[in-house]
Amino acid sequence: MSSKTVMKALNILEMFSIHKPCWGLRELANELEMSHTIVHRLLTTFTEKGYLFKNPDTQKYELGIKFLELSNVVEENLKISEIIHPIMKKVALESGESIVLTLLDQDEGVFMKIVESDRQVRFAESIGKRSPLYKGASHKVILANLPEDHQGGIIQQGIDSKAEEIESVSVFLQRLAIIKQQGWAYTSGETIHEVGAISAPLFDYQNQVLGSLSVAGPAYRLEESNIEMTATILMKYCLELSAVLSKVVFPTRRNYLFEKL
Amino acid sequence: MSSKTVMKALNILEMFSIHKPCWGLRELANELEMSHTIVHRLLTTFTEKGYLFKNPDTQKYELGIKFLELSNVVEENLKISEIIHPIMKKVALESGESIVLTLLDQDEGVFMKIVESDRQVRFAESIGKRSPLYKGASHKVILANLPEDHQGGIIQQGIDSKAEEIESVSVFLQRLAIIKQQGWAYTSGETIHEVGAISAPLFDYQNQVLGSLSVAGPAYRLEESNIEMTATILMKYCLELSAVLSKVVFPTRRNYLFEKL
DNA sequence: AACTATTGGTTCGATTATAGAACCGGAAGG
DNA sequence: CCTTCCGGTTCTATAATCGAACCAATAGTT
Repeated sequence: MSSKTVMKALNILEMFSIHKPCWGLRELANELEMSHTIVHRLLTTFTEKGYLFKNPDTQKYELGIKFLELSNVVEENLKISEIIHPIMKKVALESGESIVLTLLDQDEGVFMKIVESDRQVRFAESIGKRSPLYKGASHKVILANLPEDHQGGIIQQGIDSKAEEIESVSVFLQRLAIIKQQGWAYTSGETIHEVGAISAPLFDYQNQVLGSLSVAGPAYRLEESNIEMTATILMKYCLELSAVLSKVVFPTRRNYLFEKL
Repeated sequence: MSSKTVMKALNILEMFSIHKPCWGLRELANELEMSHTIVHRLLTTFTEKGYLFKNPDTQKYELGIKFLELSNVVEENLKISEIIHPIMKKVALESGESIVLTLLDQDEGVFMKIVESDRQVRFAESIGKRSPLYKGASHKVILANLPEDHQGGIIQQGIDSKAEEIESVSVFLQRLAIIKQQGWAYTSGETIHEVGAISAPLFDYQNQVLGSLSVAGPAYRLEESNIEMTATILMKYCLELSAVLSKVVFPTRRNYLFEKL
C-alpha cells in the first residue's frame, strides 16, 4: 500500500518538464483536475523544502535546486561522473559524434547522460526521455539482451500500442537475436527524426543488461561512415566499462515486473 | 500550511546522501524515530514513482533515476549547460584550476556545479553541500553583495552558532564592504581544509546577487600564484555571464526570509 | 469608475487517509 | 532450537486531509 497524499504530491512534481517548466497554482490544479486548495498545500510543502521554487516576480512555481543536490548523489551511486563519463568522452573524441548513455529503468529505457560532440546536433533536450524498449537502437539493444521471458511482455505491450517497429513477433524476435549475437544495434530515425544511432549493451556484475551506450548523429553522416567499424570501437569500450562496473557492484535498475505475472 | 505527510516523506528523501546513499527500512525508521510502518509506506510510494530504487540483492533503498530526469529540467531552467557551463570551462582552462558554481538558495550557499581541472584535487564530493554565507570566499562574496538589511540577520545567525570567522560584527562588516568594493573575495581553508578559493559574484536581471563563481585549488598553489590577476580574469567572466543571464530572465533563487521579520 | 474574471491564498467542519501496536514469515547467529 | 534481527502486512482509533466558500489583489472590459 502506498500513500495517496504523497502520490498526489509526486504527480504534481512530474508536471514540471523541459517543455513546461513553470506552473501557476490554478493552472496546475485545473490540469490535474484537483482542488486548488490541496495543490496549494502541496506546492508550499515542496517550496518550503526546496524541491520547488516560487518565482517572486511571476508568482509561478518551478523545480528547485534540491534536485541538483540529490541528482548528484545518484550520479555518485551510479559512478557516472567517475567511471562512465570519462569513457563516454573518449568515445566521443574517437567518433566525433555525440554519445548517449541509456539506462534500463522499470521496463523502459531512459536517456540518462549525453556527451555532446562539437558538431551541430544537440540532444540535451532528450535527457530524461523515457520510451519503450522496442524503439530505437539504444533501447532495442537492451531488449535484445534481456532474458527471453521478459522480452515477451514488452513486445506484447508494443503490439497493444500498435508500434510500427513490430510487424510480426517472429520477425522482430529474429532481429533481436541477431542484435544480441553481433553485440550491437543500428537504427535511423526511430526515436528522433533524421537521427541515427549505433548502440552496444552494458552489463552489471551479474551479467544482466543495465543499459547501453550509443553513438548518435545525423542519419546521413552515420550512413556514409563505416557503421561496423564504429560499432566495433563502441563494443570494445562497452565491454571495458561493464568489466569496471561489475567490480563496483552496480545493480541493474530494473523492477521485476514480469516475474510477478 | 503545509502537508505533514509530504513533509515526513521529504525528510526521508533527505536522508540519502553521498556519505550514506543506501538505507534499510528499519535502519531508516530508527534514525528518524518514526514507526517503520509509515516509513515503509512512504518508501514504497517513492519506489513506485521512481524516486527511490530498491536494490533487489541487498533489499536496501537508494535514490532513483527520477532525480537525474528532474535535475535536467532544473539545469535547463538555470541555463547551466547552455550558458554557465561553457564559461566555467573557459575559466578552468585559463586558470588551470577547478571552477565552482555556488548558488544562493534560501539564506545559504549551495555548491551547484564543478568543472574539474586536470590536476589532483577533486571536489565532486562537495556538490550539493550547503553552508551559511559567512564562511568561505564563494559564500562571503555573495553575502557582501546582499542588501544590508539581509546581512544583519545572517551575521546574527553566525554569532549565535559561534562561527570563528566572525570575531566582531563591525570588523566583519568592514571586510564585507571591502569585498563588495573590490569585486572579489579570497579565503583559504575556511570551508575545505587546505583548499583556497578566489570568488566573484553573479547577478540576475535585477542586479541581485544570485551566486558566485570561484577558482579553487590547493592553498599553496593559489598563494604562490598571482591572486589579483586570477581575480581580474574571474571578474571579467562573471560580468559577462551576469550580462547574458540578465537577458534570459533568471531570477535570484532566494526566499525573502528577512523581509518577513 | 464600476463590473467581471482572473489570480494566489485562507478558513473550517465533514470525511477519509494515516499512524502505529501487534502481527507474520524468513534469515542470521548463538 | 531459541532469539533477534530483518522486510512487510493488518486493522482501527485518531489525526490529517479535502474542498466549498471565502478574501484580497490584479487585469481586462465596458
